Amino acid sequence: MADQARTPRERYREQTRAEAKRIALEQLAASGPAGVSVNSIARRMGVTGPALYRYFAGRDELLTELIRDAYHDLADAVEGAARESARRAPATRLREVASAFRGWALAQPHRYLLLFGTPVPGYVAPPDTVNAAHRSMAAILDVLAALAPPELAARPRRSALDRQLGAWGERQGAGHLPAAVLRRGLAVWSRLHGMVSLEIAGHLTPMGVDGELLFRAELDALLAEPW
Amino acid sequence: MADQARTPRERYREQTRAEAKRIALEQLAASGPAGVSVNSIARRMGVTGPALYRYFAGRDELLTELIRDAYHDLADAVEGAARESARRAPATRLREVASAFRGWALAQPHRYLLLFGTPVPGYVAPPDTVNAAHRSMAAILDVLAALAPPELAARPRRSALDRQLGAWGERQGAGHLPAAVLRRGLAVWSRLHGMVSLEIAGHLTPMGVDGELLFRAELDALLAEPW
DNA sequence: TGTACATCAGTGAACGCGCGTTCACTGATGTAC
DNA sequence: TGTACATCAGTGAACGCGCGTTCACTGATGTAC
Repeated sequence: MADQARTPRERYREQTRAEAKRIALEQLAASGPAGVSVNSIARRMGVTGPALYRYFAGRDELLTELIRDAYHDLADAVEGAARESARRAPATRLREVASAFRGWALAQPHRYLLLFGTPVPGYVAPPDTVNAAHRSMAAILDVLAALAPPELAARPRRSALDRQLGAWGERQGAGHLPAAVLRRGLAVWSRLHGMVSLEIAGHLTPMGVDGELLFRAELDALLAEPW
Repeated sequence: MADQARTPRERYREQTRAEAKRIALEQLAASGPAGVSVNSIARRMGVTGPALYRYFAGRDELLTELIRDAYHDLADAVEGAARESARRAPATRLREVASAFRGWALAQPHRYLLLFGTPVPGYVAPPDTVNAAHRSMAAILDVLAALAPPELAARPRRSALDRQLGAWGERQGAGHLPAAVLRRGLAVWSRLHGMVSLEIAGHLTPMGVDGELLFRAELDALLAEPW
C-alpha cells in the first residue's frame, strides 16, 4: 500500500480516483451495475459531472477498474487462505481456500455479481482482466496439486476436456499439472460458483436451506471423489 | 394453447399482452433486464407509451410476467424430458433431464439470467413465482428418486441440512422422499447452475473449455457418487 | 332492428427525473529560468 | 527570490437522449332494451 505517486499532483490524482471508485462501489451495492453513474458519483464528491472525465476516460473505464480490482481482491483472499494454511493437510487447505472464496463473495455480493453475474450489456472486458480472473483458479490448482496422489502425473491426457484444459494450463504456465488436477480445479470452481451464486441471489432462502451447510456437504462429496 | 378468451375484446387484450411480452423478450435479449422499457415496447408496437398501461399495471408487472413465464417454460422443458424418458434407465433419465435444463438455458441465456443472474435492483418477486421456480426441482427429484437404491428410505434424517430439506420437501408435498434424494437434488441443481451460468456468462471461453464436455464430466462424477 | 348508453383503447401533453459526453473557459497550482 | 509560462482541475452550459407514470380527453366498440 505504499504511496508510489511522487508529486503532490499525482498523489492527489490517485486519491481522487480512489474516492470515485469507493463511491462507485457503494452505488454498485445499492443499485447494481446500472446504478453506477458518473454524474451521481461526481455529485457525491461535491463536484460537477464533467470533472470526473479528468480521471476516467468514461463510464466504461470506471467499470473496468471496478472489475479488475474485484478479480484481484478475490484472488488475494483465495491466495491468502492458501498461504496461511500452507502447513496444514491438503484436504484442510482446500476447505480453507474454498471457504475464502465463498466468504469473499458473501461479504460483498455486489462485487461478486459484477464479476460472475449477468454480463453488463454493451460492456466488453479488456483482455487483461482475464488474467486477473485466473489468479484465483491458479491458487485452487496449487492446493489440488498437493492433494492429488503423486502417480497421477504419469497418466496421459485422454479426453477432449483434458486436452482443452491442458492447452489452457500451458498458456498459464501450469503445464506441469496432471490432467486430473486441472479437471478437478474446473469442477471446484464451477461447483463453488453454483453454490455461491444461488446463495447470493437468494434462491436458497425460499427453500429454507443454509448455504453454509450446502457448502460443507458439497466439499465433503468432492473430497470423497476418487482421482 | 387453446384460446380461452370468450369475447373478441378479451381475445384482443390477450393478443396485445402477448405481443408486448414478445417484444419485451427481444429487448431483454438485446440489452438485458434494464433494457426492458415500457415506452420502447409501445413504440415498437406502433402505439404510445401510456397505452400499455391498459394492459400492465406498470413495468414491474411486466417483469413479473416474464419471470413467471420463464420459470414455467424451463420447468416445461425439464418435465418434458423426464416424461419422454420415462421408460429408460434412471441414470439416462437424469442425463436427459439435466441436459434439458442446460439446453433451455443455452437456447435463451437472457431468460435464464433473468431468473438466476444478478437480481434486478428494486424488483421484488411476488411469492407465487417461487412455486414456479420449484417445478423444475420437483422433476429432478422425481428422477433421482427412481435412481436411488430403495433401502435409502429407511435411513433417518440426521444432519441439519437433511432437516432443512425435509421441511421444504414436506411443504412441497414431497415428504415421502428420502433425505439423500433431496440432498442430491440440491447438489444437481447447484452444480448445473454453476456450469450453465459460467458458460452463459462466457467464463469458459477464455479457458478454451467446451461447456458440453464439462457438463458430461460433471454428470459422470455425480452418477459415480455413492448414496 | 334501431337507439341510448356504457365500456374500453389509445392519444397527447405534461411532470420530474436521470443519463453520458463535449466544449470553451476560469482560476489555481506547479515549473523553469 | 521573483517572474513568466505551462499544466492541470473544475465549471457551467449545452446536446441529445431516455425513462415511468398520471391525467383529461376523443373516438371506437360492444351491450341492453
